[in-house]
Amino acid sequence: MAPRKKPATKYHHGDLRAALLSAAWTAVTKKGLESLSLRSLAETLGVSHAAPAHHFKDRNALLEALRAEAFRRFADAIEAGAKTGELDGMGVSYIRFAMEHPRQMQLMLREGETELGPEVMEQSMRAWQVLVSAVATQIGPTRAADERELHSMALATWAMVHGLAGLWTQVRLPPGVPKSGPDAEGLQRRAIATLLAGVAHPPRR
Amino acid sequence: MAPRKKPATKYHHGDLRAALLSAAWTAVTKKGLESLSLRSLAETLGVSHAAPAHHFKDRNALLEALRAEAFRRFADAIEAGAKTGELDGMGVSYIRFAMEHPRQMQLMLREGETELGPEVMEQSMRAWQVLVSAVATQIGPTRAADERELHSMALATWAMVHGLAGLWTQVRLPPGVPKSGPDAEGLQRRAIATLLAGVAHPPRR
DNA sequence: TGTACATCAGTGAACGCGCGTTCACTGATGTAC
DNA sequence: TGTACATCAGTGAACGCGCGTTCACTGATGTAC
Repeated sequence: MAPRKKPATKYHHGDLRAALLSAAWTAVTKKGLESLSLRSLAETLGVSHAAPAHHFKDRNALLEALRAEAFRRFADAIEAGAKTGELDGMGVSYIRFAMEHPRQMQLMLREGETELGPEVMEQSMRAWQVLVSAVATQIGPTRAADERELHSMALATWAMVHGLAGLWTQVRLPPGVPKSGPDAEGLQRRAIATLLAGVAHPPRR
Repeated sequence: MAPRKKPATKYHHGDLRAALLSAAWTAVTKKGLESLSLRSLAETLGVSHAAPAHHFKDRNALLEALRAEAFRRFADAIEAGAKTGELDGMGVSYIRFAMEHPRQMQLMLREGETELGPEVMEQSMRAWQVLVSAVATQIGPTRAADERELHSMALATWAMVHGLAGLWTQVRLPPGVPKSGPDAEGLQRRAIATLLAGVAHPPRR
């Protein structure tokens, strides 16, 4: 093996902190938030159950770090989706992320009993800015100049994609509705397009 | 006290089963699903911790009954909202229910590891039928005759109100967005109206 | 109306579970000399 | 290069916690006679 020269310290394990986060991500994907325990993570990594305490003050600290990671990946996905320049491309990215990582989405949405960490705040504001920009492009500079209008349309769009994601990841849909695949995505795109038609021809206030 | 003549048997406690469900509803409202335990419920009711076992096989059985109750109340609320004859009235009812009972909503949406109970199936189908009917009225009989079109628009509407409910109950909204009150409801109504404008003037497929 | 009996909701002790957390420790690693 | 030391990640035993679940029981209620 070539000599590793990792930036992080690597005494016994190598980089237990990162390994814990990575294992936690996988475990959440597989088993959900509820089943996630420090002890099971330690066991997975072949490390004593007390080891994680050296890297995370307590269970919540690990969860908060995991949440930040989820927000980071989410904001990245949104940003990448918006790169196409199309608002509905961003919407599709949003829904796709939620469908691929439903439990992480659940973690992100968990009501924080305490304040949100700065990392989480930053990433979610980033995603919001991307959304607002895309909506501004969609409605054109004249309407976008009205901030209330701009935010109103951004919220409507957000709600639509958020709702679609929620329906497909959490709700037992009625029989006949495709659960996944191109048919599902077609339905989702159609819903977004319907909203955007309304955005283009807004109802009189 | 007038002599009670309840239909249910009432040996020692009176009707522990109903009391458990009622206490569970309250506890979920206050503390959330996670903190709900049979032991704490028993304590609340001044009954031994083993008593609930006589009425619910296990914790999951109680949760399933509670879930059915939530779906029943939810479907009632949706139906009442649709009585006004307006689709957006139903939407407002949907969002209002979610905002008043966010934790129950969470319970309703919890992925069932097992099959859904018949009661839950029935109530959620009832709500879906109400939605489809309201959408049919909205788009008129000609378009409603196309079932794909009808269901597509119903899903879009559902996603919108579901998303709005999710945003306001689970998401830390950006600064400046009203959290509750008439301003919040105004924004929600506006989003629904925007979608309905799109429903009225659908994008070309 | 009264009595004997059956039913079964509720009791309280006990069990085992996985969990988070603490603690003094140990031993591999990095560093100063 | 070699040695002595400091650091600190990881150990393993122990603690207390609330939990669901079981069990033989007890005693209030409903019912048959």
